[in-house]
Amino acid sequence: MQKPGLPEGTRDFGPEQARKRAYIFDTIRTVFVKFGFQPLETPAMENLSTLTGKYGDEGDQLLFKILNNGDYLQKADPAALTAKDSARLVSSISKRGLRYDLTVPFARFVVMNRHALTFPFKRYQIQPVWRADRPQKGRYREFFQCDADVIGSDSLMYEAELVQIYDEAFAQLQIPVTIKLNNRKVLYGIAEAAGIADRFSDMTVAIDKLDKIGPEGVRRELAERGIPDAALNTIEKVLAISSPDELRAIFSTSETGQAGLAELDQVFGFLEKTSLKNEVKFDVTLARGLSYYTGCIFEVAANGVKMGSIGGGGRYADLTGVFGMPGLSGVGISFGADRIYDVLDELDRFPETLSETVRVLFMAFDEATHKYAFECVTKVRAAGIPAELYPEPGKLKKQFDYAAKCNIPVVALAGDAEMQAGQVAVKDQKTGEQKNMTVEALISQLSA
RNA sequence: GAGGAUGUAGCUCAGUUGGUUAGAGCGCAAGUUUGUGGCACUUGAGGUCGUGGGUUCGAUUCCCAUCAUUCUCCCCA
Repeated sequence: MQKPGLPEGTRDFGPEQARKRAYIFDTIRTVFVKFGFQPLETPAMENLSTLTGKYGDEGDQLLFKILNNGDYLQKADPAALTAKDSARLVSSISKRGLRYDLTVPFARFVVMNRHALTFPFKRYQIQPVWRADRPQKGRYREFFQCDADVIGSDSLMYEAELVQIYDEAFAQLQIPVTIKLNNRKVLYGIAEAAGIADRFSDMTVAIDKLDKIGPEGVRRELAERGIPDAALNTIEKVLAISSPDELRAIFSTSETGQAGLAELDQVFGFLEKTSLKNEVKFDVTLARGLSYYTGCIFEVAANGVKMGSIGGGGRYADLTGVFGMPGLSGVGISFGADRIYDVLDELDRFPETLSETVRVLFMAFDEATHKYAFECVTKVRAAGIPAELYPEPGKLKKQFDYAAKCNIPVVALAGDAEMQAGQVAVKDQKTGEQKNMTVEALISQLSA
């Protein structure tokens, strides 16, 4: 006999957890639908060639690869095999991988179905993704993302819409959040102003950590990456600012930077006259890792909870280009459902009503009343009310125990006397009140 | 990829300065005379103390290795 176990970073979800997760998905889905997004589902696995090269080198390493079926070593690259060169061997022994996010599969879908789609195309997608990362708090190897993307429009109205979606969804989930907004062009402008446009990605990685390591930490990190002192001073000045306006002077020589500011202005312009329940804040240190972002970028942090971001997204000017369909701009956001779950758990914000599903439990005393109770429970179910009948008549203690443990609020006893009268004894488990009534009366009481 | 922590009953954990029958709480099963639960009481089942090796008269305890889980860094949802 072997001990069963789960792969690192994966979890089972028991009934209660699954219900809570469904609550999260339903809440987010409802908001997506309200904003006109349409559902999409794609396979768990994609061709490896679709996935590689889209997330940077780090991302490629975190892809789960699927071993080819059959005698794959026969077809393996002999040179790579003898040299034990894993990186090179992969392409000859694995042609499929598990999806790493939902955006790239979406881009693939758009390219393959361009003839059938009407642009701008708005889709939402709620599915698991897999990353071969080391698990830790709030980080899993299998987790769900809830994505909403618009593709085929440059309009910054969509950036504003996506902010509204974040705002509304988190308001409904009762998680106070800060929605952080920045623009890759602004970041590029900073690099230009500092004279290190060629070191753009080093710069963003470093300043992204401002929260964690402070200005001096950023400076040290930049210096370690070989950024010259003059540039460090410019960057330090930039990190101290709090509104986009303060960047204007710095961007006098950077067209890209100015364009980024103009985009941010527009997005905030759209939101100006609308009311939001959460704070939307420009954050110059927001960088985001995924290399395909080109314009506005978003990130959501739960206020007062120590947890990585629970949502993120941005605009990618040309995501479909690599699949042979250039010039199609898209913008999207993602909700990290598993982290949202952890936050809701920590804040104790799950609605209580989620645990009651079965509304009434029928109990019987012997075979005859058990049969009668079976008829009764059938009627209640026919009325659309979740109901159960205990499988064995007799021992009331056991049956009441079951009702209590399953959190069933009402029990209906079918005894001989009740059966003769065409009734059941209905007991409210919370108040202890009990009275006899017909099944029809029970149904109307439960429907009320 | 780097570093730390932890593996004892189904679950959460005690414990043994190395000594013969390894404990608790919760949970589970049965019962406290068989038409009324959540409480209480009684009784019971359940552990090769993660795995392999070493030291020792003797290891669950000390040492090494290994596996698993978890946390931090990198990066990310």
